[in-house]
Amino acid sequence: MSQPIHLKNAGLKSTLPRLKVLNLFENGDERHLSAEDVYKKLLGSGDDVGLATVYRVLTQFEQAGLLVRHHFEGDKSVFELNQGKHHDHIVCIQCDRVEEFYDATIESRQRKIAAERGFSVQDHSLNIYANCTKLKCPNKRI
Amino acid sequence: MSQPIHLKNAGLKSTLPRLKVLNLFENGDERHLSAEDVYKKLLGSGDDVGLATVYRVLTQFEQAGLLVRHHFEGDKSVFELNQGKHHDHIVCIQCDRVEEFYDATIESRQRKIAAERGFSVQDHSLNIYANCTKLKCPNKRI
DNA sequence: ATAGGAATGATTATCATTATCGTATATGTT
DNA sequence: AACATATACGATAATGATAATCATTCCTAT
Repeated sequence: MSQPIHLKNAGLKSTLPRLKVLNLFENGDERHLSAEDVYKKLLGSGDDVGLATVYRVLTQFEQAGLLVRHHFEGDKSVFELNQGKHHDHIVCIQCDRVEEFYDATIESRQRKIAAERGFSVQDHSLNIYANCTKLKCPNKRI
Repeated sequence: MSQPIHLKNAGLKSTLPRLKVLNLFENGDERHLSAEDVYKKLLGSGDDVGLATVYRVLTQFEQAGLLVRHHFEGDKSVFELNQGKHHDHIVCIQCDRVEEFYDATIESRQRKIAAERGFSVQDHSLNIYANCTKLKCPNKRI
């Protein structure tokens, strides 16, 4: 558990919709959520927010550094709490579950490769799309 | 230079629009093209194809294994000739130029990491977003 | 050359996301 | 606590990339 996030500190007014969205990421059961995921979860728990607000808030949270945006395969963005530690992702192509990993060797080789070619790395994304072998997938979409 | 591709062998009728699109990838100056890139290049060279056809043909070529689709940052798909050799990409965030690289160490560590977690890798994408340091960027969009 | 199915292209539809705009609300100041 | 005001909200329209529709045109085997 990390410290609870205070919207004020992020330069954002503390409004109901924002608190609800933030709460989903801090206390929800899934770390990785799309805009529609967030919207549906809020509606499902009786919280009446607009879809436009969800998109707006997610983008603001991203800009404020509270959330990180990912582009996995498919057309929609997925967000997760920014916990400061960069990591990459394994995405199950059966159930869309996302697992995180970090590998120092991969990280350093990326920097080395970029440097050798005259680039300075600003950002990078590594996504592994895979099937669970041991694990039981709850099959397609949660 | 690889062997020229014959549409027939890929199970596709040999039509003018398809030949023109294929030609762009085989003989054009840029390996990585979006649907709109292709559309504009064809219009620019006096070839009158429909945008719908471009999208259709790109998807068919991808399914036939002639092209590979990539999702770099941003909302549009980018395609390149499938030359059989998997590789990852460095994308210049100033000029969108794309450079390819392959690193056996990174590849094997990915497989190892996935296996340790009970996944069998189906696919993966590694994109490094960077600035040219030595190279002169022709600045934003070609 | 012909027939018939597949391909084309103009257009419409779709899906995720963003912009608009009138109304509602949070917060610093009385 | 009530106010004033900038800001946020939410319904809806707009956008941009891509897919679907469908009448017309074009390959290819006969």
